[in-house]
Amino acid sequence: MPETVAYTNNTFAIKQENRILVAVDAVIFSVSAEAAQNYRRVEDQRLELLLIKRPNAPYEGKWALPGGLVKAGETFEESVRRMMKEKADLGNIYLEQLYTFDNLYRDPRMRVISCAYLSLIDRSKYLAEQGKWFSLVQKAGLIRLESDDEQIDIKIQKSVSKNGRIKNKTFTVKESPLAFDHGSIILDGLLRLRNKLEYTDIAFNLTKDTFTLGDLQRIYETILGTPLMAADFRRRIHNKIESTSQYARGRGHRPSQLFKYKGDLNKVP
Amino acid sequence: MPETVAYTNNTFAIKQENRILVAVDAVIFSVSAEAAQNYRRVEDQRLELLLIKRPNAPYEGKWALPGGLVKAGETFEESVRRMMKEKADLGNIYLEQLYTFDNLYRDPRMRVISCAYLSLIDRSKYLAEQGKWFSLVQKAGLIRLESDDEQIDIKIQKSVSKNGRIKNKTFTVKESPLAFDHGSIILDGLLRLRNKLEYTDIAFNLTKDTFTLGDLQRIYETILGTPLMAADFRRRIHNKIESTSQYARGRGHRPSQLFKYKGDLNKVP
DNA sequence: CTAATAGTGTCTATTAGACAGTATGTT
DNA sequence: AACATACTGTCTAATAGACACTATTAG
Repeated sequence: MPETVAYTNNTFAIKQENRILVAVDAVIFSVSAEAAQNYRRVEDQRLELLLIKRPNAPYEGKWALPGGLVKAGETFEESVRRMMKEKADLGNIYLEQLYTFDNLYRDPRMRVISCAYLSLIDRSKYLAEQGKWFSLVQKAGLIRLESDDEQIDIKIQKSVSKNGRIKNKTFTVKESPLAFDHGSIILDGLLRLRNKLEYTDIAFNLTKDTFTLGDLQRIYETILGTPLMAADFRRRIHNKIESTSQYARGRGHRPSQLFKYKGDLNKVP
Repeated sequence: MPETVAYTNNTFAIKQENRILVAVDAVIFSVSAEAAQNYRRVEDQRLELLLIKRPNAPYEGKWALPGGLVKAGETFEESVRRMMKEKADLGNIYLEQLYTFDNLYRDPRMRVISCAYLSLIDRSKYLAEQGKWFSLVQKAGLIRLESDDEQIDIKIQKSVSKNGRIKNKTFTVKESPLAFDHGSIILDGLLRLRNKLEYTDIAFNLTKDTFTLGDLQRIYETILGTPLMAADFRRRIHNKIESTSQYARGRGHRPSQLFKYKGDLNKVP
């Protein structure tokens, strides 16, 4: 432990061997609604991720997660919120610590560790001024990020690692055109999101205030990357929602009732 | 991002506002076997946690988790292994990143963040020279750490917090006689261990190479803090183990067959 | 009417919990 | 014999998956 002075004092005496910079990076997911092909069909939905283009070295011109150095006087969460500074009701945003990335050479300049955060937002409430939204699709062996004019492929490898006596199937990034180790961070964020979808109410951070069960199911399908059966899906989520008296109409099929999230404290996991 | 020089260069130019120290702390659990009360009865088992007494300020004389500052040239795992330097076959130890604690004033001297790790070991293979093992019991509203001559109570509060739109039941530390925020780190470690017990093979890091199903069940019961039914328990773990031809005998009841962990890659989660 | 989605009912296979009952060692 | 644990079988309730069926709209 350091032999240094009180926190408020400005004279530091950090040994050179302990000099490490601390950064945060944010994996910000959202769900988009693309235009429907005809009046009957419902919109295609995509899982989207916010990236920014690095303005300077290293990795100048490469796409990266929003992030930056943490200041000594701010917590990680405060730091992440500062990075996401565009206008939005950020006070009520979903934010969760993912993992701290500590590879020695993840930054070519010096030792920088990064604490990654996962954030979920309703894209329509959030204006990404500097950044760009990429839609994310997982295919065999890769995560593909697509915008209207660009396509980024993060190559993934399935492998088995051993921790102590137990073995785990893990996904590792084999090749990533993104800055730093941000390919790995994105992979981690995606897996966490997908996993938490199964046992938490996390998905409701991606919906509007009221939504149809079809909307909600499509969000689940988008993130899991697999179709679900409506009857089972409804059974599984029926105790997390409550109906409103409103209906979504105007499409060429039976109108769907609008629901809202029921934050029932007695049923919190 | 920093405007500094190459990693190998010794001249740093870290802005004062970004000066943060990075530490690691390890929550090291083990399961003990206490002497049985009579020749028939099986040993009592306890969940144990390794603590060290702080030799100097701050928190001099208080119990703390093993840990310390990370060096710029080592990863977190390397750093944790260095802290756990006592003789043991540490090469094969279970080690998992828990969470990075970033409260501004967690160290009274200056801004120090700590990345906490969870470790599980077979206590009989590990000699804790400086440290002391405390048995851990969770009671209503507290975690109690006990040694032969000391008792440490970490007071816990159940509360509901909100993250984005979803609510979570969380446990928070209300009062802790341990150094720094180590009470919170221990709570986090315990909850993670308990949780992972349900869906991973993590428990096998606490057993000997061969074990009876009674031994294994008692480890689960010890960590979960609740009795389990033998028939159900056996059903649940039967595909994770394989039998040996040996039997444990010498106690006043039917001998139990010895099993070993079957790291079946096809059934890894 | 038709295409498309909304919403319900139910059969089946699997699993979790509870518990009764049998087996076999040491003293 | 008696005690303590090892081990097995089975009934039951809850759950997950599959699928068939009905309902309702815009055009």
